[in-house]
Amino acid sequence: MAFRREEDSLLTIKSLNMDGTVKSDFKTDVFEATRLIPLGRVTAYGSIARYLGDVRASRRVGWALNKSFNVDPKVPAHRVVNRLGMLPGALHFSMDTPMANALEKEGMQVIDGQVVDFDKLFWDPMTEL
DNA sequence: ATGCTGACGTCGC
DNA sequence: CGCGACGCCAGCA
Repeated sequence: MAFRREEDSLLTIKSLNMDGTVKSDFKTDVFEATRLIPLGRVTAYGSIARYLGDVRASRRVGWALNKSFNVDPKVPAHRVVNRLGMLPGALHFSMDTPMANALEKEGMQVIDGQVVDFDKLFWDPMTEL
């Protein structure tokens, strides 16, 4: 995806392509957007996708975050859950997963894969920025 | 090349 | 309401 103008991205500085679009690869954009999530707050895959300009790309956001663990600077991928505030995959019915632990370390509570008070902790880059 | 999968979300029926 | 189809596209078989 390429933003038409630099200010459209609201992200950090990017170089320009020959045609004037902003050079960016989706994965990097996801990482940058995720780093904007405040400590102690959470957002959704789809919210990041919308922020990046493609509401339908939520699935790719998950794909990108899946590969974000060895990235520097660090990406707080644990602050991204699905639209309903649930932790992904086989984590259901387990309280002792790395992701749940990371969230609880930041003061949030996770019960059976569900972020407690998700609606209050939810942080939407579209409205909060 | 082709088809399937996946940290998802929306839309239509 | 619930449920399925579809969009997105990199990676893998």
